[in-house]
Amino acid sequence: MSLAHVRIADIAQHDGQTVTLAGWLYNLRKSGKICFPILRDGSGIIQCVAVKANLPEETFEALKNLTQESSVKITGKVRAEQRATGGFELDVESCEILQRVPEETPYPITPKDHGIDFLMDHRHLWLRSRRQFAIGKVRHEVIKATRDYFDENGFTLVDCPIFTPAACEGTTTLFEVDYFEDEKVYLTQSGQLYNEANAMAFGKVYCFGPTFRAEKSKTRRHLTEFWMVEPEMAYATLEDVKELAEGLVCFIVQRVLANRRTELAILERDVSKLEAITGPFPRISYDEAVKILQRKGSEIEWGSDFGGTDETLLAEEFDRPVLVEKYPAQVKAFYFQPDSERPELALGVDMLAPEGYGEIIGGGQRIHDYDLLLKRIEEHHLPKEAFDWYLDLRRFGSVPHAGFGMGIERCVAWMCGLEHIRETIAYPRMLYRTRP
RNA sequence: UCCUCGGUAGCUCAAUGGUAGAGCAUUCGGCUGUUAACCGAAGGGUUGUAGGUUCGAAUCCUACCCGGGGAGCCA
Repeated sequence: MSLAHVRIADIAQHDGQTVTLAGWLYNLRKSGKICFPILRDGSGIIQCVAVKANLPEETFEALKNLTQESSVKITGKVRAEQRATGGFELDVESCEILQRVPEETPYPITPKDHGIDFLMDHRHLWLRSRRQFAIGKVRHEVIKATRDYFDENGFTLVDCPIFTPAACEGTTTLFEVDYFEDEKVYLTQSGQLYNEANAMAFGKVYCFGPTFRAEKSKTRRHLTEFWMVEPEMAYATLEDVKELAEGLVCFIVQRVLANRRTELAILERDVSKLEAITGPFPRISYDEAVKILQRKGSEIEWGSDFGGTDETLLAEEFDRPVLVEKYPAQVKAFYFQPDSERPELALGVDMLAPEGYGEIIGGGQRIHDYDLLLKRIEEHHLPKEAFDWYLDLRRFGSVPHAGFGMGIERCVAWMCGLEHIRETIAYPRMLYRTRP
């Protein structure tokens, strides 16, 4: 693709040349007979220099009176400049204003402080700011790395439906869709059941898409709509899942460190924390986790699941993600394969990110025996008819299989070192926020 | 859903029962190296909504609405 204009990100290749940049006015500083329009173009930010003596009167006046976020094409000469943050400046020769933001309705997001409510109301504009831009780039890198990792390791992308007739876990956390005749349909909360079918067809598969949870969760690590990548492998066990999860996370961290240093710097991320993320990750059992938590003062009892505080307490024991495995079957979903030595345990594993970012991965080995799966469906009072096709997978060449799900937003929040998950997605959907 | 804090100028905040104010933004003026530029001036208010207490309410009380933080919930 070639464009008539140069991207700011590529400006170093054009030192000394006259180029045209197409972007938006990020900020403007002026001082009588010289002014400094700061231009943003979606690839980077550069300071332009307009000197009154070197320009036609109307060009200088137009630039000097430009308003924030007006769209403008600026032509000028690229010059290496020690004083500039990006290392280059543009000496303005001419400009073309596409749309000038009127003074009466100025751009609402000024370079000064704003509260979160105001910023969220203006999310469609907030995305233009430097920090949100950096987060968006890291998110893109995380997703690209995730896809590359699976693609390069023999996985096939087979996406799963978003409208689903049956619940994985009961219906209380599902969004009901009132449209289809004859049956109730819900927005998916996981592609896993379909993934299992796909794995029997393709061997190793993954799906990647939005998932929906109707949980009344109001915390810094929950979204109502979030994106999840879910691999599933035939002829695989809990051990394979742990290995795959560790490999994926290391790969993502390396990619982000390799390609997004600039963005991490904008976010003031302590990169040494990410540089420490190398395999092997510590692996502990649920039993050991409970002992650690009790020693640290948690009131957790064996048999219950970890709360957010427990996850943080546990994670702070380690400087890299920790894998916690073999949970009591009672806290896990119906489809987990039981441990052969201790059937009260489920062959599930969670990966807890360091620095309090919580569970980023959850998965495990699935039940492959028909009779056991049917028993579990009945024990959980799930409608057997809805799982007929799922049970088919245990009738026709059933094999041990395993997989996991990774929440993209939690992973991005961790990479970026964010306080709140709401900044990791362009338009977050939360309990009390659905606009813009 | 519960606990907790908050809602005052476009934005971020101050005013602790007695004349509603500052910084930024906007407008006008000044400045040839600014880095959230700076200096001077101007305009800008039904203090979330409704009711109550009081001589007098942004301030105290009640209800509701909206939001922040936390909890619970949560492959």
